Amino acid sequence: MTAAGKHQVGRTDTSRRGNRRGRAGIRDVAAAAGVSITTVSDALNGKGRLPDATRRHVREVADRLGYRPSAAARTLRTGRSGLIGLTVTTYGDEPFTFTEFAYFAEMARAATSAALARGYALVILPATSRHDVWSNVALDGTVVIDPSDHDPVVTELVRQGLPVVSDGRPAGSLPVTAWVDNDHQAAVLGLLEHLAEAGARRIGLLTGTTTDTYTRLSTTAYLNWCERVGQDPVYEEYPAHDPCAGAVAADRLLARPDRPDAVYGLFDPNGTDLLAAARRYGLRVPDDLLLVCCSESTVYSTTEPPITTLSLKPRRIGTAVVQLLIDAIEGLSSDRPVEQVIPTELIVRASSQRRRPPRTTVSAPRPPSETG
Amino acid sequence: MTAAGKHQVGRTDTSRRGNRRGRAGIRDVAAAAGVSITTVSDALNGKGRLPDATRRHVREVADRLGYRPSAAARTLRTGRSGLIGLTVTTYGDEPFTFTEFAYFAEMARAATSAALARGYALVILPATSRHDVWSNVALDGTVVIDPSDHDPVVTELVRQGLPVVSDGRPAGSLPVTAWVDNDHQAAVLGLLEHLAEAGARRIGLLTGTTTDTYTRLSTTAYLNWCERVGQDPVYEEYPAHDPCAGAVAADRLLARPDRPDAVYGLFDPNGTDLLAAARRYGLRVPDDLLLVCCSESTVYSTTEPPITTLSLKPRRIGTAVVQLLIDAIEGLSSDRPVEQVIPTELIVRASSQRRRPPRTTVSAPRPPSETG
DNA sequence: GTGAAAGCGCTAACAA
DNA sequence: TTGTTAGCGCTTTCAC
Repeated sequence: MTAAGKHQVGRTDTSRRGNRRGRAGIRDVAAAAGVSITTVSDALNGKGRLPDATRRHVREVADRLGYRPSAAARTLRTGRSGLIGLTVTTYGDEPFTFTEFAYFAEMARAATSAALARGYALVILPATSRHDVWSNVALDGTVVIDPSDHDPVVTELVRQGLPVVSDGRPAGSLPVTAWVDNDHQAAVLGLLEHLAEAGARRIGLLTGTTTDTYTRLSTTAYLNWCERVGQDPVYEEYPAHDPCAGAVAADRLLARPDRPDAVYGLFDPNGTDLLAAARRYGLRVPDDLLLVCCSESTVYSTTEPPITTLSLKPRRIGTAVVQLLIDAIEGLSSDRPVEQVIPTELIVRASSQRRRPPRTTVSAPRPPSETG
Repeated sequence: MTAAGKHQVGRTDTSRRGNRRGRAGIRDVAAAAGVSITTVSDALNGKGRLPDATRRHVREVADRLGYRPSAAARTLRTGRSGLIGLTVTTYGDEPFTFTEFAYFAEMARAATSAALARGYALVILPATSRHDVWSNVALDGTVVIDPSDHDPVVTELVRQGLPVVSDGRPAGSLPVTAWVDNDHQAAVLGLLEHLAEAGARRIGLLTGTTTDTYTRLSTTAYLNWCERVGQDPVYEEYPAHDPCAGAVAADRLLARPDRPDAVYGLFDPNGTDLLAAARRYGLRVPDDLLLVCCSESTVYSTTEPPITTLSLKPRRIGTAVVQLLIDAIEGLSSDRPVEQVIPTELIVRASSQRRRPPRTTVSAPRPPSETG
């Protein structure tokens, strides 16, 4: 009997032929290396107290046989899949806008990379997925982007005991494990002040009809600011997921009798939309109209004129979200706070710097009654 | 003995308490429903020949217990995970440009949606992932975007017997299961002819230094066309993953002594880059310079002027790729051909329509010697 | 029509 | 230091 034969246990030799689509299993490696399957497992996972020689030998044999451990078996046994869900809200019929805006793209990219660095992979799961898809994949945890109020998916995940970390503070009392967000109020305030300092007297807002936290907080911040400085709010709403509606709303905003002399657009495409609308009305940017929009897109550095943008720093958010989630999964009672606020960045370009200084030296804008 | 007790088999009652993090398992459902686990499995999966009453009853109990089958166990047993890898090439240190361009975003979105409709989910896997991540996830197959020559990941996947479908025809002799691509040569030809008809006399190209098939085929098509019509090639190359390099290359192209009067940019941001460069040199578009770029971005409909774009139809590609892959996974000898070519679309806007007709009535451009 | 039993391939407790 | 064994939770023959 050969050394290998000695370890053929549990079933007959012949029963092991040709399973796993012809791929080698841990038993094959054990047999070929003349050790037990435990030793193989330990050698390959760096566990146990094996002499280096054994470890090396087993690894060599495994390599030679092209052995790849079965992820399914390991998951079943350990209860860990190394898989993280990435949930994105869906809009209308379209699957989801995951990548409609540069924000999501950047965020997802950073998240993927951060997950990978810790040995995890991301599974893309639209929030409105067929339920069977959700339960058909073994997730260790989930990242949720902009969870809506009482999101059923999040609720279900939490009920299952899975950690959930959200990008964007959860609406209502959604019980997430942790969240990462910007301080949208502060961001809007800072930006409005910047516009006011550049000479804006009546700042308009292009906002969404959706009820997500970002839209809501930003709009509220704008309204509060208006109230504080005594400006009548001038804003137009549109369904943010519809790009055409954005162009139309931009037009409407500039067509109003109480036309603003500065506009902040909450969504990525608003910059080009507003620029196009301004051209139609013969408004020069920044001379007649100051422009800022919230975007991660690089196009705004080469538009004519370049447009000032507010960056929400999606890379940092994506990274933070994943770190928090993996910490929770691995039970590291993280040093990181479970609520993390990432600072925003206002990238000032020509569109918000009035060439001629404002007529008054006061930095806060006057109420419209004074200007109009 | 209760009906439920009758079916408590295989181990003692107490040993079943509190496993699976407190979640109900198939045995718990069986016990609660007073049937065997086989019946539960059959009832929930719509198999076997159970009376509707039993099926309904089991489903009710399962619902009440909040039972979710373990994906890991099912995968281990059936050999199917319902997971599809989505591989993207990496550039430099950055994890990957997956979403850097609207193309990938749209393609991934369509792919996700198509996969979902057939009960599969997508796992994002950068091609340069740590090897252990690759083998740690049970994939049924993989979509590869723009596989490079002799891609080691693809080779390994194929060796494992997993179906691989690529977006972009594989370079070299990479043995993919199927591929989907555009006819890049035809697309470039059509576009050059469009420019020529619009009065272009010397068409320049902004291209990449990378060796991927898209860049190579497009550039070759351009060079061939130049040779055919007798125009000296005028092109600048740059590393496509570096957005700054693109702006510089655009500038270089327009700064040349043999400045082209029309330019095609192979990459998404080239349109705005070229537009900005044209402004710097005081060139009016389209009067002094005709512009086309390959892009899926909507910004080009609102630039000044709007820019003509070539769309590669990423949605259709993403959908096709996933359909082919799932057909292969499920062993449906698909009616679909294993090599699918998706037509491109030239979206003609102001930037490529010269307002004044060209001085000659000939549609093909003359060699530079005649014009210069 | 329904149930018992045999694993899927692996890891981890425990033996030796 | 290494091997034996017992499952992880499910699907799937096959027997009744």
